[in-house]
Amino acid sequence: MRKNPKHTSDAKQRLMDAGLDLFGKFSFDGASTRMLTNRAEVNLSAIQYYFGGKEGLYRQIVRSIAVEVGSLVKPRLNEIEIQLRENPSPEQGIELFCDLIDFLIGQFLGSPRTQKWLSIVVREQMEPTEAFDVLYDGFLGPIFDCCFRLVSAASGASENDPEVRVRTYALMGQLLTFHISRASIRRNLSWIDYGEDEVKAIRNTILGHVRTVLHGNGDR
Amino acid sequence: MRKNPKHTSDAKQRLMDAGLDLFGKFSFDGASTRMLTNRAEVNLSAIQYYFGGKEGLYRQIVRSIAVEVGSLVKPRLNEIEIQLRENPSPEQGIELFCDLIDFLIGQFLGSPRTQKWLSIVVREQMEPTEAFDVLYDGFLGPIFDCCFRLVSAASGASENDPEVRVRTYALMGQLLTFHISRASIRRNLSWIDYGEDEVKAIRNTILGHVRTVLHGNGDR
DNA sequence: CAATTTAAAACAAACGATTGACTTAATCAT
DNA sequence: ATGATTAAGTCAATCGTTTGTTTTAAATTG
Repeated sequence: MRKNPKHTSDAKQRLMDAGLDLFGKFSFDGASTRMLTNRAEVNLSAIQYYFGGKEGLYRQIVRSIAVEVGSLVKPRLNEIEIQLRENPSPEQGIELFCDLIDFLIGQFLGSPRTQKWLSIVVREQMEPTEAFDVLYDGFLGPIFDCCFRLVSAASGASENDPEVRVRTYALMGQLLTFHISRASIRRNLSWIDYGEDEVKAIRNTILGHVRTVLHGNGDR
Repeated sequence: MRKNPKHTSDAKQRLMDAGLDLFGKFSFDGASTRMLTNRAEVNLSAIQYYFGGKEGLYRQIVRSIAVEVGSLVKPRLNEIEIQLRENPSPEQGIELFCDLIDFLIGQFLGSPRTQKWLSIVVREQMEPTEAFDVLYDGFLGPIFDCCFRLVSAASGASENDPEVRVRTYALMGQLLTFHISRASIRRNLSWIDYGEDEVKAIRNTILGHVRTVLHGNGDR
């Protein structure tokens, strides 16, 4: 119908930005519609107008996270998938896994924008709503599937082996802590935030662990 | 005031049990006073009567977590502290650290009661209120301080070395994931819950990682 | 009876949602 | 081009509900 959408506004995007911030900080119940519209500097009824309600806004934000993170991560996963088809050696598998972790650390600990996503993702992990499926299908599942295959390639065991999967979760858990335990870490290391140096320190440590573990995985 | 304590009710305890469940599941804002009193099967006004309000109930619950977990964990930490005074070898440091992790896994992944605590603790970690200080002083701080010393003993570096602390957080992060990522893990491993076998598998993997990492910590 | 708990009703404030008036911009018949 | 029409977007006012809290009265206990 509309040929020239010149008349369209940015209220929609402003609400989604505000929601990403406030839902992340205060959770769904903790962020009220008035909070959201004040932060976005839009009228109270804009939420109903654009998203059909508070829940619709939340769903839309989660969907956009899934799409954005998915398209950020999937090209990298596809590259790895291709290299996995050529039956890489354990050594090569380890390095591919380390590259991926390196990439994920850079994306999710370094950048302030992707940090905001994580709070919502973690909340959905702890107490899943229907939104969790969107996140899982969008990028959580693909990332973990790829990790399983990489750890499998590095260790020789099947990617369906529960041991491989538990090992993968444990290794990936090293990343998660640095997002969740920010409050503790600030105290213990007197870091104000994760700057370039801090991310580098975290990256070195985690990659060191991953290499050590996967190289010596036969010693149990 | 109260002459005969036999007359005292269990309404107080029932409210705290309900709060532990519901605050953990739905967060502070998500759990309403009516939810809480219905679950506890007490009158609505009991929250004000016993705790001075919803926030008072939350504070009391957090305080009780801090005390209970603290008294559960501190004897173990003190034992370790004593053994640390005798300048243990790196090998001994590693085994002490593994014993502690083993203990923590058993307590926090195995037992359903302690699982409930973790949700509240994680929430406070991600977005700290004043309650975080109570938890930190009660057990989070002591646990991490002890872990720092153990990793220091295992690696030779100072316990104040940022590298030791980052390494410690990374290693401990392996535990945290298995609480937070329950939803993902259920899908990937088709585990219904963490039974005896599942905890054993997690324990073996994590302890294997810790030993491998701390034994080969010079290879970077 | 007197002191202490419970039960139910009522409270103001905040919640998410809805309404209808209003402005702005694109469309179309003349 | 002009003026009427329609659609898109904004806004203040207000809706009915639920929130946490308070009040009032009845019940229970020693």
